[in-house]
Amino acid sequence: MAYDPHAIETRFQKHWQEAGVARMEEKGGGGKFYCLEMFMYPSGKIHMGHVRNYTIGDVVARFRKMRGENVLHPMGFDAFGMPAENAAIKGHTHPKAWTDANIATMKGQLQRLGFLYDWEREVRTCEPEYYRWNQWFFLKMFERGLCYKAKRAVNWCPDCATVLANEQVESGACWRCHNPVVTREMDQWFLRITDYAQELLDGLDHLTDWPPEVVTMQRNWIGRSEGALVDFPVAGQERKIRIFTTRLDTIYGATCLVLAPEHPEAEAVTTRERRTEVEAFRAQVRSQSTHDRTTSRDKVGVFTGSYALNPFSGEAVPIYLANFVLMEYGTGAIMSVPAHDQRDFEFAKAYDLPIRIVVQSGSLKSEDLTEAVAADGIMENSGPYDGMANREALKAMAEEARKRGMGELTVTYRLKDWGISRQRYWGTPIPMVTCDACGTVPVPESELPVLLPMDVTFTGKGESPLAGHGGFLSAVCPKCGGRARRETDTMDTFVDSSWYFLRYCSPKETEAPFDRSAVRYWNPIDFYIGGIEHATMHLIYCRFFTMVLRDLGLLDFGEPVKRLMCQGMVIKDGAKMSKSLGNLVEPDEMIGKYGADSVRLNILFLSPPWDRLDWKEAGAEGAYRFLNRIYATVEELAGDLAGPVEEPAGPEVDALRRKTHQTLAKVTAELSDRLKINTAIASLMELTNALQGYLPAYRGTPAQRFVVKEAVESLVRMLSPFCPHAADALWELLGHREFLVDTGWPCFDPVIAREEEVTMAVQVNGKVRGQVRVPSEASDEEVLRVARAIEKVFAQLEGKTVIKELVVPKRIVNFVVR
RNA sequence: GCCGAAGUGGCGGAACCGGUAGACGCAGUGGACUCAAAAUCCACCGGCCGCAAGACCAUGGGGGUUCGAGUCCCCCCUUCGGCACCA
Repeated sequence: MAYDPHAIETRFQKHWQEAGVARMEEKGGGGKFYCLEMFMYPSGKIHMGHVRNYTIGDVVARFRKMRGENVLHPMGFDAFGMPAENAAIKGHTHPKAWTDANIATMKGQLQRLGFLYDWEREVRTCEPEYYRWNQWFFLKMFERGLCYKAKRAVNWCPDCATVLANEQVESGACWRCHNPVVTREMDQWFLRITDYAQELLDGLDHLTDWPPEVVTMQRNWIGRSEGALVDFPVAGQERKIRIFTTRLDTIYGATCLVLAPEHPEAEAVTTRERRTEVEAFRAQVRSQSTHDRTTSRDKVGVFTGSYALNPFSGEAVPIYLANFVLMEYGTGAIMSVPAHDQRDFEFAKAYDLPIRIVVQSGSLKSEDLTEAVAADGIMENSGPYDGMANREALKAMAEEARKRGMGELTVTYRLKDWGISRQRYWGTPIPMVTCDACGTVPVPESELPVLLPMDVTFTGKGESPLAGHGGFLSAVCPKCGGRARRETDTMDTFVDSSWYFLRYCSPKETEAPFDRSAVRYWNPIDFYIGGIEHATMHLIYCRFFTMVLRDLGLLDFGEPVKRLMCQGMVIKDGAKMSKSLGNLVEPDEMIGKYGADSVRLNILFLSPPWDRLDWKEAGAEGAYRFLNRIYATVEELAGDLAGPVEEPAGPEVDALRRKTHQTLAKVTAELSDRLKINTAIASLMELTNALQGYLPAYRGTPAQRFVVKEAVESLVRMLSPFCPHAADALWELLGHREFLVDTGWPCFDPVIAREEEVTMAVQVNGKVRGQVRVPSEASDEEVLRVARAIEKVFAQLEGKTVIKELVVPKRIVNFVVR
């Protein structure tokens, strides 16, 4: 009978399910292994990117389980989020119905691929049993002051009168009505992630099993920067403007002070004569779409009419507002030093402000500059600091500022507090009410969850559907018992994904977000796989949550992930596979053609897990061919190999036997550590080739039976993590009854794997002139003697002086001649 | 602009510590089987010169270190990814 993947796959998927092979419990003693893939957004159908991500995880989970480790390998759904709501707006389907249908489809697709998930632990973030704990965490953070309300700019579509998420803004226009988007300040809830900025940064040093590029991205994202805060008094007023600078040493070169257009003091420093112009400028910036504002590099500003006094030199410099100064960073105000900062230089050129060199790094003249000079140098034009090295001057100036109470050294971060408010329906309601008498009041814990109502209508216009839902809106103030209005914003879905890995440990827990002992047993995650697109957001938020939960006394660890792998993108015809590009490849058709095992094998074999992968269907056929070959070989041999065999005595090691043990060594090493899965598969193919090459001489002698049986059984067992259905079917053909995932991983004998003879290249002046076959323990002298005897080598050496002879054991001989 | 990763046959890739470049697979070519085809099996498969033995050139380009460089160092080019007025 030929290899029939469909019959095999449906049969074994049923067997596995009946036997509950994926079920996992905490067991005392022995090693645990938490193998996790980023859970899935239920967008509709799975594509090759999912297949790749989850197949890698499945290989590792199955391998670990075969090795006897207690493996937790769950899957769930990141089920809240905007696409469900967009679908509702467009298509008259409820987000819940849309989500449930997609989950059903995608779960079926995952099951067809044979992934070893413990589905009893499945988590869906849109269920109240889950999201109530988002609310609970929110309240806990609120109690601790880690959660606050503030105004922040959002994308606003005036035409639809609604807030837009960044991804709903398409080159500055609304995704629905294509009218320009503006920014608007709205009250929002924030989590104080900046309190953890330093710990998040310091922790990166210990994440040695994370891809270094992810660590770098996080480091840049957090963006620690050491500088100084300096107060500039406003001439003729009592007020001071506080600026942030990393180049305090250049302060004598400041020829202007620049505030962000939204700076709270902007109005106060605007003189009556300048009011009209300043207001026009601010209005213009305000009306600018987020897109335009971030794309334009032109430096535009306006003079406020006021002057600030340089606290070091006493010099009066004009105060401007300008578009290139950001309110979100530092203090929203800078001192402008055109000679030493490129942006300031451009601004000075545009507004004809003086340019004054204060750090001399050569023989530069202020009037000759064509760009700013950031280099170190010797101070000039800087009063008492002239002649000092600029770095020394910076320290001395900081000291002076501190003494005179006009500034201090400080650290700022690019990382901002995490705004979690979303003016959306399909998310976790924020458990807060507003009471006219008491203000903003948290919903008591006992009243959780604040349920998301199901009976809502979607228009895509105006406020979130929650704001129009009377039943949801009206609440009783927990403080005074009076009438109150419920918060209608919902939470960012990154909140959901910040702790789902903890929920998997005890998914049915009703009294707490998780069972502490179960969480302690399984965590931290030993191996986490997902796309690099989550390098900053999700992977910073979940680290932050873990730290907060630790500080709340709920966890006893602060870093959630031990080893991280980011699988490479799946590319099709040179472009990223994505829904928007319409080049998605779904696995179903290919599973139909070749079976899930071939699809799995193909996607693993095509390139190393972390490299980009160019999807080519032809490879699936190659994988299918390979499985067919193994199947035919095993079928042919099964009868003859049935029954016991005896290990041959004597020192002679058969070549096939050596190959078997070498392959075992290679595959074991790859799967337990390096995870270059593509080469592990290549070595399985080599073993298959060796086995087939051996068969013509196979006569069924006891020694041969042993060697062949060992090779065949090792091959089948090693195949199991990659192609679990086919491997189990083959194992059955070989007369075994158990599932391979429940059997042990085969051991190898390094003595048998060792080569007794090696081929060494013989070089003359670095060029290969021949080869020698010598015992692997041969001495250098012996190797040289044999090497010299090669005719071609001899010819190259003749008449020349050998000045050096190098022997690299088992690899190379090199004669250096003159 | 800044930061990071990568560039190897027709293609995907291999070469883990600097040691025979091209494992394994795909595609292709020739052959066997077949009435024929598919499937399968066998052989070949970087370029160039040569009847051959053999020589030479080849890991994006250019320099360097080394007995020896795909691998290390410097400069440049290209592609991809991240950040993007961060003061």
